[in-house]
Amino acid sequence: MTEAVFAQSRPTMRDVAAQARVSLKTVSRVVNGESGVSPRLARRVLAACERLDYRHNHTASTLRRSNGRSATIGVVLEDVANPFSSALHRAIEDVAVQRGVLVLAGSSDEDEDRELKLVYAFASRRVDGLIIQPSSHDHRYLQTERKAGTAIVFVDRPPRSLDADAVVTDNAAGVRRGVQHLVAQGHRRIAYLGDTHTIATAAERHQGYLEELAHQGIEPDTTLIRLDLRGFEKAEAAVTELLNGPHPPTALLTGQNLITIGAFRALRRMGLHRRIALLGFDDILLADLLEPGITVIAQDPAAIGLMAADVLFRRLDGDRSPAKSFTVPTRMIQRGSGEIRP
Amino acid sequence: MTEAVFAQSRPTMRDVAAQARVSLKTVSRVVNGESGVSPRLARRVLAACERLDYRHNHTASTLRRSNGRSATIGVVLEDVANPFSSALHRAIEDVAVQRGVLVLAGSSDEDEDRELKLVYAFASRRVDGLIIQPSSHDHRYLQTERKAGTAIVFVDRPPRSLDADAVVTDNAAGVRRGVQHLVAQGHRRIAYLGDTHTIATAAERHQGYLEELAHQGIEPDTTLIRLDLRGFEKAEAAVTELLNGPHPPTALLTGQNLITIGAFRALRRMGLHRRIALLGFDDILLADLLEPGITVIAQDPAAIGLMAADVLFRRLDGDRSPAKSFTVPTRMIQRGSGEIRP
DNA sequence: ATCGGGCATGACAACGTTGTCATAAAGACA
DNA sequence: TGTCTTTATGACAACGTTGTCATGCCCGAT
Repeated sequence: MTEAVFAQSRPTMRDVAAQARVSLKTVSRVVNGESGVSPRLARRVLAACERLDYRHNHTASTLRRSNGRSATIGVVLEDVANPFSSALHRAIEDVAVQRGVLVLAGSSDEDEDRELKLVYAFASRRVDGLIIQPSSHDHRYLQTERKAGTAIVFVDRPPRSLDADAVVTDNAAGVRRGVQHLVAQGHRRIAYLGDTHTIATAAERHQGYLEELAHQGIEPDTTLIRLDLRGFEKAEAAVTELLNGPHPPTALLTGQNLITIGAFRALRRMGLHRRIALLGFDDILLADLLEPGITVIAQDPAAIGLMAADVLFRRLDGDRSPAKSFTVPTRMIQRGSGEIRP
Repeated sequence: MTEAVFAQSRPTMRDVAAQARVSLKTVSRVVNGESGVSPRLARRVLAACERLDYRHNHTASTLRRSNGRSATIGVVLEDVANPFSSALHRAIEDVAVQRGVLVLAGSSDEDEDRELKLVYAFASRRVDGLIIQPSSHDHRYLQTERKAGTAIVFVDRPPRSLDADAVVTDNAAGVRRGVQHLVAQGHRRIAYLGDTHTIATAAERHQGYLEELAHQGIEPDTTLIRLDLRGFEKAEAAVTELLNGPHPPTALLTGQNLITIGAFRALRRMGLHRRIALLGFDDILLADLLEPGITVIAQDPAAIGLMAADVLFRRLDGDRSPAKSFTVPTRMIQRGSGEIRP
């Protein structure tokens, strides 16, 4: 009956046991819904829990239990606030809640070191699994966690030097589909604007562009290729430069969200948004309300997240089959900008 | 030297101690960076940690330590994937990482029951603090957690029936500023389209609209007020109906993101987007690329999140001053749609 | 009356860590 | 040289929980 003013410490099972005049173990049994407790005692225990506002201590329970599962997973995203990453996050959460599993989330900001620190912080909380949208280029540092039984699934980008499951977009195929579409509209001078080439997805997209050009029998013009564009300002500048050049393209294929926005800005500023075709990789919110609407090769982050979480929990359920890479297809959404003819 | 194929259990401090031929306690001291360990033993311990890939078990540590802090906080958002919520999330994370604190995040989907379940799940993991964007209307259920020493801060919406800190947008002032702006352009027939009236922020915005009309000496026309519009389809329909009515408005003030988008869609479809003024509450990604650009009263989720996290950690640092409510101002961003004259 | 089996309950140890205290060794001082 | 202080190290208990095992009871079969 002590009544501290602040930071009254939480009641434990021992307190509940005393209140209900039963043993500690009986409280444990009731709280965990185990069978073999007489209804009379069970009622007493539940009443005591109620009266004391008992909250089960899941961390202490994890420590003692034989399987040692924390019912928590860690998710490392590029940035929890970026639309692609947060859609992944939400899909993962949706699968996790169904199993009563909580999600620790963190942003790596495309920085290897932050990724590492997050993973170690998660590991020291003994998460059951990790879903990682990787920024780093060598994932051997995860071997220790894997050996300890932590399930690991990569999303958006494949693992390197580590044998683990992955769920990724079919980047090359998506871009090839985009190039096909532009060629079908009559374009031959198709510029490619890409993200930092060390990012695996960016490299695949660039590769897809080159492959499809070759497949269509179009000689690639290196003056039409601009890589390593970080942020929309760089993209805007690059597009401006391209279009002011001696042999401007008739269509632009942009390899990432912000690059698409930068390109659109440049086109608008130069009054060319109805003359030059624009096809972006990755969908953009409200792209349908722009004039013209922006045609995109859309990824499906929700599907990726869902599948990644599924794979993760299958592993936690004991699936020991060899690591596998799953590919999620893209979808072209025609809105006008990609249907402009030269 | 045992070499299990799967789920080798993690080495403990005991294993490290054996490997380094020191006591458990000495390992603990080294791992926690305590002073009073000779360099010779410290080296041996660190070498053993390295060799065994020892990972500190933060949960066991929390259980034993006197302060009992888990270095984890829980964040309940409306939806981790919605831009406003995820911006909050990111700002909170940025403050948390600086203190080595991890963030558990979950989505309530505007559902009281999900909010409750999340809070209980967080509490059973013994989070040090909670940041809640509330969906529920009665927060007395949190009293137990507060008494147990869990710091609680509300964001975006104030607490009800609970004495706790809050960081909210100045909704009424923002909307009043918007009405002023429209009146200054010569509008008198200003429609208001609002979200579910039971949401605290929606009610405040509606209130601000009525107050400023009164202040401007404009008799409110109830046919121009539409509330409880969930999702952009409903907003689009409502706007269409309003503009086809006998006495259409000359300006629209929309009380939420999706409503603004729905209104813009309707205006575009009717070809009225250059004739009817539109002013939205809450900023929209890419609103500046639309034609016309959409004028908005922008909230500042990053500032709200930052402040909320600051307040939370101040409480965890021992601040026992009375609970306080902080108000974050809005900012009007003129982009064209709000500057259309009647 | 005795025994065996099933069931409800509890005593106790243990999970991996840190707080408390004891002890041994080394140095300081008269 | 003996005593006192300081410093490094370790033994042990405890955090809140669950796994293991023992105990005591009741009931039906011998």
